[in-house]
Amino acid sequence: MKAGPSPITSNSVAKAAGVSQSTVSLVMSGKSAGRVSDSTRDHVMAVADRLGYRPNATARMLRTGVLNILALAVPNVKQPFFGEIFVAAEKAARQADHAVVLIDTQNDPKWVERIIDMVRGRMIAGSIVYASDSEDEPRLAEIADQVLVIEGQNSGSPVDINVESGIDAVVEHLAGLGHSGIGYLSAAYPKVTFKRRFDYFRKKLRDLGLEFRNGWHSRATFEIEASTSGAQKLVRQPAITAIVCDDDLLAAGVYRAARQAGRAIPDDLSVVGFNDIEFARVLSPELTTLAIPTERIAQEAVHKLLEKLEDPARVSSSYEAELTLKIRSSTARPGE
Amino acid sequence: MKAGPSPITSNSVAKAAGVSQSTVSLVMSGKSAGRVSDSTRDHVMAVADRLGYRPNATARMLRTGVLNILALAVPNVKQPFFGEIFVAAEKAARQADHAVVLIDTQNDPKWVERIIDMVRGRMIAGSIVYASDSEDEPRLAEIADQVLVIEGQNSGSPVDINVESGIDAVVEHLAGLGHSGIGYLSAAYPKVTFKRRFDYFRKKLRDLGLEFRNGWHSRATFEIEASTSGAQKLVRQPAITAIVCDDDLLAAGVYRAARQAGRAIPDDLSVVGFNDIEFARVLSPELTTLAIPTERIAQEAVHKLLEKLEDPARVSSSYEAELTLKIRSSTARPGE
DNA sequence: TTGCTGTGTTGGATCGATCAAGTCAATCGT
DNA sequence: ACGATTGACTTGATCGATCCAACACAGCAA
Repeated sequence: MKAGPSPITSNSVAKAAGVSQSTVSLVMSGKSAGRVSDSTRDHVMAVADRLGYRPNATARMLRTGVLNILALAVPNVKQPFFGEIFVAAEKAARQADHAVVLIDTQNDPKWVERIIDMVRGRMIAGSIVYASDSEDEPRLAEIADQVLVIEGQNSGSPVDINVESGIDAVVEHLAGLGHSGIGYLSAAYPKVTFKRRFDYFRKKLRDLGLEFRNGWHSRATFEIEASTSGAQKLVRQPAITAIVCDDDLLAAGVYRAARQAGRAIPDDLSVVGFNDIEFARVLSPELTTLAIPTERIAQEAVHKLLEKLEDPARVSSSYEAELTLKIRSSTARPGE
Repeated sequence: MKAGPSPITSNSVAKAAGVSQSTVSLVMSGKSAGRVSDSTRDHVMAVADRLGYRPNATARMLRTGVLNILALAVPNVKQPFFGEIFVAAEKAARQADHAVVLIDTQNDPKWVERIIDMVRGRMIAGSIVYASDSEDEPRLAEIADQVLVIEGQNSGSPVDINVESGIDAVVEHLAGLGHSGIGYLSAAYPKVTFKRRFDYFRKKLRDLGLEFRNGWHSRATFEIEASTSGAQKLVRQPAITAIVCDDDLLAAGVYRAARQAGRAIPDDLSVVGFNDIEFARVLSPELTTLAIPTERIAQEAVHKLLEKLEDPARVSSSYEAELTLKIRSSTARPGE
């Protein structure tokens, strides 16, 4: 029988204050307006405070059925971009009096099952999923009302990102500088997000009449070795004069590979990133990249999810994030 | 009255299976050995499975008093090092059937109060705190039995890091190369950890008879601008031929400042980092840094915390992590 | 006095699981 | 053959808060 840290219940407070347990509950839940006299309320509050009483969240949840924990699933927490997503989401959740359980889907192959279990087992109210795998979504359908997917397969999400116009800007920028051999380095995650970006990128090239050869696309995980080897394949091809990366971190791999191959950035090779994490400005030369309104996205996701949980039917207005191309020093006219 | 996603309770399973609710509980909790016949157990399991039943975690927690959620508080999730700590901790927790609520203490000024509330309110079983502030620990004392602090003030933690021998290695390495003007760039967080490292660093210099002038210490947050301006102060001083950084990311700021100041690494300036995050190898030149057994630390922390929660009295053997100096290309003999 | 309204407070059922104690048949020992 | 033991389940209390229905009681009108 381990001694709990504080065996103080509404009951003990009631006894100490000389009122009924119901009254304590009334006072603590803030529903005392017009139901409890000011004097008793103050008295109960004082006693509760003195004893250091906190209502048992577990008991409350059981009774009310209202959970105040959310999950957030991201492909890789170690990527600063997802760290930023988490920080902003946690803040928004906290302001709505919710806690956030973070799930790294790379690290946890059975993440979908875990989320389903947690929802069904009433451990969490619902979950935000950033970037889902094509295999994930059908399984998530089971708890569709408790989940909000960002950058997933289905385009009907209340929080969407206008990747297309962003990629337009990138490609037009490079084409405008005179590049015609543009390579693409994407993350190795099996997320539809990354495929969608790449597909649109190729379409855009086609629209502008630019060629895209076999071997101009390479994949890389964020483990450095793999990342640079993916980058090396691209850097070694002289026909490629610019490389677009799925993520700023991958750009770091390109910088490294370029240095080893003796190609100077931006004179011999232009590089564009994605996400505009802080790190983009510490690279040298500073990275031209596509900025994404991280904080706003996370905020909106939390709010829309909470709305959805309250009433799955209500399809509140959705939010579409716009990307902004930040032109810095890693892009220039092709040399030679 | 919002329709719950699955109103399937042990009761409904019991009805469907034609047994009592207790029997369902017995079966589901795995305590059926010798108490329930194999045939009924299989039958109940089958029915439960068919209905998609998951025991209500909230109700179970209320009854048993055993929570299976932990918190992990770190100074800054966006730093890959803490991302790695989280990933490893979450994995260890998951294997012990626990979920992890991540708390970014920079982003949440009232984090101590939140953790205390969560513990007292029985939302989480306990918490791991990585790097506490000197003001935090007295307040954490209130729930000392539910908290495990890593790199905090008090040295009695079951998980400790032998920072001293690591710093010895760094300073001896630099001194051995012939450096006598060694600057120090530390994180601006008000955590005792960082002060402790710096204090020991100075002591070590003294022991080796090396001077440490005013102005050779600078602080930086991880926001890039601030970081480089902190780094610039050091880089501009010709007397400084080597800089030791609290964290690998800060080293990136130094690289940048050095480039701007026209000092080449490692010829004009040696740089040493801390933590050996992946990123250390993508910098160019690759960063000499102090590696820390991140995964092991997180694992041990989770295990020790769970032990402690089971029996606060049992002071199980403690784990002391050793640091390893990874000598790469950012350090060399001082030039000129 | 009786009836009525409204404010302030309380009893008790309830959420869904766990667990100790109890029922009842079949089996065992001598 | 009869009480004792075992096996296989069920009954009912319990965790701590919420919340509805009930109640006490004051003030007030008739």
